[in-house]
Amino acid sequence: MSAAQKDTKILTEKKKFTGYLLKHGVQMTPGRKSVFHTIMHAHGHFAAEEIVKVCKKNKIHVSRATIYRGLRELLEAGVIRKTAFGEKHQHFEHIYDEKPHHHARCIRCSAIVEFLDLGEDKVYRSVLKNKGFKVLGHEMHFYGFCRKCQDKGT
Amino acid sequence: MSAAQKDTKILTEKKKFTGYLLKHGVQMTPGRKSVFHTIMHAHGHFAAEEIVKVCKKNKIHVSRATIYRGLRELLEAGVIRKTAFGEKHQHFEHIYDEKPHHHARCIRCSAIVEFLDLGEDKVYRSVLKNKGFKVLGHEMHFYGFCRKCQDKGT
DNA sequence: TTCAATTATGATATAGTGTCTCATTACTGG
DNA sequence: CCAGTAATGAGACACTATATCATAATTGAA
Repeated sequence: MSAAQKDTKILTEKKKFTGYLLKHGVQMTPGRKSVFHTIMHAHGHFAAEEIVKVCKKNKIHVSRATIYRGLRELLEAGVIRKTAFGEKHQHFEHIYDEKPHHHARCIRCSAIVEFLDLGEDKVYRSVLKNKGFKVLGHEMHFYGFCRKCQDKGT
Repeated sequence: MSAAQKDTKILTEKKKFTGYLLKHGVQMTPGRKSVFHTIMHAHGHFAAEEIVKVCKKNKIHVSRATIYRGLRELLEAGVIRKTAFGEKHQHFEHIYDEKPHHHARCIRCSAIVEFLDLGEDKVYRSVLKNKGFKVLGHEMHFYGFCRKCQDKGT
């Protein structure tokens, strides 16, 4: 994705966010704006505490509470989503740069092997549509033993 | 699954566990045995703290540390696995009663919609096999908005 | 503009989960 | 029985996330 494309995407997400804020009768304040931009420029999967660190590093003076509040708002607005690989803490991911991909996780060492989506999800999307669920995206999680842990013996 | 079938399954898992312990030069001690049985008789998805509570309730006197250690050992032995729906804490699940099923999670209210596996994973299994990953099971996670949250408006 | 009401924020306390440490206990083989 | 090793329990600790509450900023009305 080019920088210009990314900016366009971010603008779209910002509209989604301000729309959400409007609907809930709250403002796009400087604090929220800082958090929003920091998050939108984070890469790949990120943890809440990473955003805290980035803000500190970039001298963006917002408190932990504001960051966690912002994350929750962005989550509810449908701008970011939680990803979950069985770690101790939550990870987030932008929805805008979702390239369907999946993960296999080693149940011993937690190593993650990624692989591309092959579009096998269509059947499920229609099943979910019938259940009234609006799908934004999906991930497949396989679990088992990675090569290294197999070599070490189960 | 009948009670007899369950006992058989548990016996198999116990062999797997003792095999693992043997390989690592440790014993099937009373503490480990208590934790093992409590976990094997837990239902569905369970959290570590739930096991702590069950032990307390059933007057099984093992410390928190022993339970957490047991969970890690069972995880490494391949008897249980972590499941992850984006919650704050980890959940576990027996591997022995894996009936492939999937989850759709509402990114606003975290409601979980379950639906049955349709066997769409075969392609991925062969992809992972080529990558040297030994698959024990899989789950598909869809995310989006549940009916209720759609009705409330995005 | 000024004031009151509302909202946003930061600092800090708090809760909860999971890990680590270390002293004590139990077990093992000789 | 004894020395060495492993297992355990109790509690300290680290970390994440939430809640509280006083203060600051903003808004709208007069």
